[in-house]
Amino acid sequence: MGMGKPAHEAETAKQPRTDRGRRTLRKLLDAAAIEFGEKGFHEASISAITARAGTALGSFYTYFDSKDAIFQALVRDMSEAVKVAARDALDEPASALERERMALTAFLRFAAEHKEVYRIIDEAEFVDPESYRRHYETTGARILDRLREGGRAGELRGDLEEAHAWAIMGMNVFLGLRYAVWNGGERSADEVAAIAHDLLARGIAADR
Amino acid sequence: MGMGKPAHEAETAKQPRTDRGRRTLRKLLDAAAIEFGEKGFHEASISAITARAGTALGSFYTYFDSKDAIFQALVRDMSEAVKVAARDALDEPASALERERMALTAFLRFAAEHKEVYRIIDEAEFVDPESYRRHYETTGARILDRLREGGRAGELRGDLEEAHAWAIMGMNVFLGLRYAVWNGGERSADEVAAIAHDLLARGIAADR
Amino acid sequence: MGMGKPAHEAETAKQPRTDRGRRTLRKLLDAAAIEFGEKGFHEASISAITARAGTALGSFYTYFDSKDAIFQALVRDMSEAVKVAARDALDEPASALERERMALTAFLRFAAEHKEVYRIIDEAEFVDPESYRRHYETTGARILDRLREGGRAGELRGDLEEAHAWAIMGMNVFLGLRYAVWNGGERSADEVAAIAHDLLARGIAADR
Amino acid sequence: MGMGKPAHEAETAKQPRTDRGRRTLRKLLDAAAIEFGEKGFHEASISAITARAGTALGSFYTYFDSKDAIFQALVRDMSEAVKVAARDALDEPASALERERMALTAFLRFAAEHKEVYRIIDEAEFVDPESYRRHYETTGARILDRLREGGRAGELRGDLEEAHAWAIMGMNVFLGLRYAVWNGGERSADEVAAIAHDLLARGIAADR
DNA sequence: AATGAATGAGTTTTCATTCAT
DNA sequence: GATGAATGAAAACTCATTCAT
Repeated sequence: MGMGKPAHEAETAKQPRTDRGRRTLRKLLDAAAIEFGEKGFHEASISAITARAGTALGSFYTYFDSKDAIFQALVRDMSEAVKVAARDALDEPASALERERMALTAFLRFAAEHKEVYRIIDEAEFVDPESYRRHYETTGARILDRLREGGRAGELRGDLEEAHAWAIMGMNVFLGLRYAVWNGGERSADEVAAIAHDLLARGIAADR
Repeated sequence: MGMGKPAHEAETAKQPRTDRGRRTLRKLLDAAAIEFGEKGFHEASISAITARAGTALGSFYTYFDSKDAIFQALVRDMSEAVKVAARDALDEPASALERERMALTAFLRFAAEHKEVYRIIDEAEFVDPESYRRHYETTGARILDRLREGGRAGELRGDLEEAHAWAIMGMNVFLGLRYAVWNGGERSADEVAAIAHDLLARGIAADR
Repeated sequence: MGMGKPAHEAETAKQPRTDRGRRTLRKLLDAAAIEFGEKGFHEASISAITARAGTALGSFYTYFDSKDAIFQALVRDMSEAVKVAARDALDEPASALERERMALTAFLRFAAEHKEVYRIIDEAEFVDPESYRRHYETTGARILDRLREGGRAGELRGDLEEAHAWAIMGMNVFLGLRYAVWNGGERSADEVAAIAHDLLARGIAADR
Repeated sequence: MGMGKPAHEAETAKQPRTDRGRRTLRKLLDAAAIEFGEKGFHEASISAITARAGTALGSFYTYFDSKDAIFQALVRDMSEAVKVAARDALDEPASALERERMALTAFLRFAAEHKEVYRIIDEAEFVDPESYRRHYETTGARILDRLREGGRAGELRGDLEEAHAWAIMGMNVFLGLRYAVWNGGERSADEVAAIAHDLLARGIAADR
């Protein structure tokens, strides 16, 4: 992938002890990301992954115990990468609503750039439910943190809770699916994020 | 499933001519819903479905051309059932925001009641993308219709567009995942729907 | 094998419900006996077995869960066949020592005729230890029964116990290995059995 | 193993030139004895052997050409060790029947102490038939020598032949299997050897 | 229509052996 | 000599689909 630091790889991939090994491991991970992204978990095959990586079939098992294991490693890698992308977008100080807008923009850009990530994380619901759940729970928790921070700062309502975070996360994810993954250019990340920002800012009721 | 009338079955299931045949077909569909819901598409097997249905393995192919075919039939069946559940909840006249609240409540109840539906529709993203896409596009379109109706009535803002509909749909789906599918009792459908309603009504910004 | 009735097949092979199925099952068992006998368990392959049986590879799994399962079925089949061969030789009444001689003769003939049986049962020590153990424990118990019977009849010593039975069984097995399996014609079953009979009758000490 | 001097190792193991090499070789042999003894030839793996020995996988091939080669080396090593154990027990002069008793006692003690030896030699029937055959032919020949010696001394019958030696060997082996390998403490080596001695001395017929 | 046996392509996985460092 | 990564042939096993009865 090369989209951030290898996250929890240690938990699922056998750590190589030489440089050559490290290179092979990375080639496998990159190849798997493409393969799983294109074909989905079940249609993807180990032999196609190794072919793409330019290694022998058996080398796969030097680093992973099974097809599931590499998928899991990948999901965690990507889950981390998504987080990092969002975090990086939040460097500079901004108001609470601005922060949500920036996070969504970053997410939409990331999703458009790495459509396979979307697909892989989504498929984890069926292949590695634990990682899937963890991904969304972590993400939801991070949004909630920001909302509360905004509440403390007096910028957001004081009664925001987990359900608000999940509502926002769902919004973001579906906007990503619709405008970043399915229809790349139709609407820019900025436009979509502006609409969501506006919705969060004042709701959808007609102004009295 | 028994959750409404078989939707587009005609397109994918062979129509039985006898009553006995109709019964067998229904047994297969019901068994498949449980099997796919529990194990997911790839782990589910035709032989497990027929075993559950109490028919011979070969009988499956009297009614369906393939494993994909029955899955597709099921997804359409369920997509329709979800729509019907939402529509039924909208019988009585109500304000636009009330209608969204009622639709979400109905959806949350339905999802809690039929958790397997959730899973099956979600997995369609990988097994039968066309059905998946159609399901969400149709649902999104229906929400948008309601929003515009509300706009015309002066209850909602006049500038609402597709992205708003998708944002609301994403909210709903994730709240369903979190509070209906994962955690049944923790929070009632009414409570969750109230929170979402409130968010839509006035946004999350602090009151000035 | 066709060397007696299928013994405990029920425990390891799936029972066919049609005649055609029964024929296929038998073909597989016969083919496996030859294959395992010739190549040993680990060198034998399922595909070689089905090729020999003239069935498709997949048909194997209609009747057996695994390579181990068919091996186990075979061992039990053969264990039973050996017993039957010995029992059949003991139809007519005879003195205790005569009975042992007759049992050994029958065993040697059987072993010469079915060398693969020897090999398969022996290999069970490593592939299916439980069956192996059961085979020899059952056989030893049967010998002990005969010895005690002889003791009660006053033909044999009254203090014979399990160890005597195992000593005799060991004698028989090794004589079978040496003269029936390794060297067919060198010495006839009758000659070998006569020597063993003589040893049992008076020991090997010089006559005083 | 450390049960005597490496026997025919020269034929199958590459001779190390340094002291460090000799130590590595021994570690491999010892590890292999445990591994083969516990798991059997086919379930044992080179990598498990080297892991046990604490060496790198590749080092294995510095000393052995193949998995078969180390197994063969081991079988010969052990075959020799069994012989030595028996021979050591026969130091002091004794009557012919006493000598057999002592040899059996020694064998039973050895087998109880080194259960893996039993298993490894037995499995040689399938992995390295030549060694297996040689082991039993040599052992049988040695017993026959002793019997003839006893015959010449007038202590045993004068007509003893190879079949008697094999009968005795079979007795011993099965008593070892039953009382030394399977059931350690149930019956002492002395007791079992006494029973066998008695059988050889006067047979099992009732005293006239 | 129903039944259940037969088929075989396709995939994962293992591991002895080789090789580069 | 030692190390550990790389190799790829070989085999077991699965299961959707077809077919004969």
